[in-house]
Amino acid sequence: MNNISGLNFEQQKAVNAGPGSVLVLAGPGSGKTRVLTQRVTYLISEGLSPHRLLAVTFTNRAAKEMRSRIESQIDPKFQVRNVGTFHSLCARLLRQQSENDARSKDFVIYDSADQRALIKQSMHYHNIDDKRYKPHSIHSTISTAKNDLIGVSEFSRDSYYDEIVARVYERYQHLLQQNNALDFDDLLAEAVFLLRDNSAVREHYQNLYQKILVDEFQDTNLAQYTLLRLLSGQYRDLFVVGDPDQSIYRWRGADYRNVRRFQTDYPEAEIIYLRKNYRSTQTILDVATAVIDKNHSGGSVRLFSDIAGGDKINVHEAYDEEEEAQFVVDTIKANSINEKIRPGECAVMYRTNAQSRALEEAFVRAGMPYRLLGATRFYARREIKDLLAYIRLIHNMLDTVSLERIINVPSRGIGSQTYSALLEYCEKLNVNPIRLILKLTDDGSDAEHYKALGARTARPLAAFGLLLRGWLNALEAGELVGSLLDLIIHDTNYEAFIKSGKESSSDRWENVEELRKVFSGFDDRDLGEVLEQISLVADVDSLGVDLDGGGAPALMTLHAAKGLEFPLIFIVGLNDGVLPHRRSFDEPEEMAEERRLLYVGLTRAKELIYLSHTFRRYNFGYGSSGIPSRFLKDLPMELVTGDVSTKNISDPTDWPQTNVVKSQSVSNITRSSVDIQFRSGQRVSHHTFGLGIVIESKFLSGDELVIVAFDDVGIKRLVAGSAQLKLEDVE
DNA sequence: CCTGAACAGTTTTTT
DNA sequence: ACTGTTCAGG
Repeated sequence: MNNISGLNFEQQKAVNAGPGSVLVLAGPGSGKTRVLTQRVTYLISEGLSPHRLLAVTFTNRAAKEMRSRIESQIDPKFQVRNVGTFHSLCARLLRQQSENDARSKDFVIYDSADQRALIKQSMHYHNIDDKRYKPHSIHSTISTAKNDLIGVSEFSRDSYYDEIVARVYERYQHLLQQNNALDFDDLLAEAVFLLRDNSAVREHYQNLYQKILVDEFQDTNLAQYTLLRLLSGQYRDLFVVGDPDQSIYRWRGADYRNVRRFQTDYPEAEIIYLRKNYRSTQTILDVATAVIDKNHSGGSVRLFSDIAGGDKINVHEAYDEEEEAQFVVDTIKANSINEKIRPGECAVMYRTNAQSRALEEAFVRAGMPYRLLGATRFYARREIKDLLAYIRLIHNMLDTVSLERIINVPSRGIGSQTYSALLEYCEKLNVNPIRLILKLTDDGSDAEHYKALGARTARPLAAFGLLLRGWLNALEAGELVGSLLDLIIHDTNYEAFIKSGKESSSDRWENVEELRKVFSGFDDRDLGEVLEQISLVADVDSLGVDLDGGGAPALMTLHAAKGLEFPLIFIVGLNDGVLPHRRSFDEPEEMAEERRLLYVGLTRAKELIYLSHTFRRYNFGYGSSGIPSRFLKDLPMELVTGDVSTKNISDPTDWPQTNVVKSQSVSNITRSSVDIQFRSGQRVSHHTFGLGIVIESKFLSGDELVIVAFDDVGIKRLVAGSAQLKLEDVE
């Protein structure tokens, strides 16, 4: 009884495929989400019990979308629980199997800030100087190892650096366990180790999951791939959907070669190509294809579109990021005025989160609402992390990372001296610090611990313990999570603490209010569930965002854009060093990934694409030159319009002179009606800035805007009419 | 122990 | 530019 009409032949084949493993190579916009959800409903309609299938995605957004689409199509008596991200499914597995693990089922999941704190602790323990060895790079080495399923004991100690990392790794794992915590990578790795080493557990899940479906398969890392292999060991019924050209998570261990590995490991697998694109115009596809073809990866999924023709891709050169953002705002306005495309149908994409700032400012200035996806994560904000640390502490009393975070926030007389005295004392007695604090409170000032520590140290600790005891009692009494949070806020005077802080205290208090709202929505859930939800979703913005609603343009990174589509998109900051990012310059494989990132961005568009680069870029508050992205030269010229001088982009060495002259000549053609007083290359003088040379001159809202490189003061932009620029005779 | 000021390193992308 | 860290003075 499956509504299969509306699917093309290949899509239907995929939906009905099997039994047995299937590899679906699906280009962007080819309807893979539809295929996945239809397949799930098809399988259920064929009699498969929903709890015997597992559908895995990478992002919560994808999981949520798939779940709601499935639920709208099947009998509501079926509950689809087994749709989730790798991380959330692994967390659930580990909790279910906690008796087989060193951690209890209340384990907490450490986010990157917690992880960093723990890495630092581990380094400190081994007296490793955190100036010589960056905690970040040690951590990423460890993270890579975990993604490759290399445990502490197998970690190579071949080089001196590896030896350092190995020590930190060992201590780090030890501390995680002591804190009853796991990091993101552990969720995957520990699940794999458990399945690998415990045959009873393995067989249980192998028999349970009859059908496994995987989205974005090209983004799996070794741990995830191995997990899938283990889980599918019994039925060998894996349905994976992927596109190697959209692999953009290499830095996190993703290996698109898993697609090939899959073909080797499952030689019987049926391979289905989804080539027809339902999203973009042929022009957009041609441009995107031209870009990705330069990777010479072979095996690309060639796409064709139903929608012939389409507008050309627009390329815009802006002076700086501010003007670029203004261009975005203006273009959105222009498109909405003649009712072509509503603002809510537009998206702005960029390489790094930092680039959102200029855009946000422009939107605010224009009084235009916008939706920001991701960026500074709500749960990463200081005040939110603080309050969550209180909650986590109550939930898991072994969590010393959280303890350390809030034991003196707001300050209550427990400085570093007091705290390290406590730790030292606990280390000696081999007792958990939080328990000791509670004991100090309960036993009163005559007890031995109190005396041993001294009143100066013990008094504030005991006072803190009293608070803690109160919250624990409240929890025990069955207080709901929302009121528990309120109690903590009340007991710690958190509001006064926030509001006495000088920087943006009202914003920060608003965040707290927001958290209270989130928590009161969780009132039917227990503390553990709430905490897990928060650490794995960790993005309240995209939680509540209805992607095509709201009427406001969406701002996001290119990574966050994957899986979405918009009638009109901007990709800003197409400058060398930004996209492609400079960190990818010396590693061809990383450069290829930058290109895929652009490909992912381009293929989000249904109708219109605006690409922009800037003439100047600001790095750390210092101006620097903006070199147009090398990828711009790969756009087929006949499909592009605007400020593009494709000839000169390719080679950074012939910048700036040649390129600037060239783009000025383009400006002259497009703005032939206006009288430009200055031309690039001319020598000019200014009464304060002195002598300089004109780089560019153009009309902007009625004024002639001249960009001049002065000999002494560098580059300035001036309005010709009021700046009293004088033309020098020397040419 | 706390506060404020100076300072240094930092920016790729996310679960 | 921004944030977290360190250090001197209260």
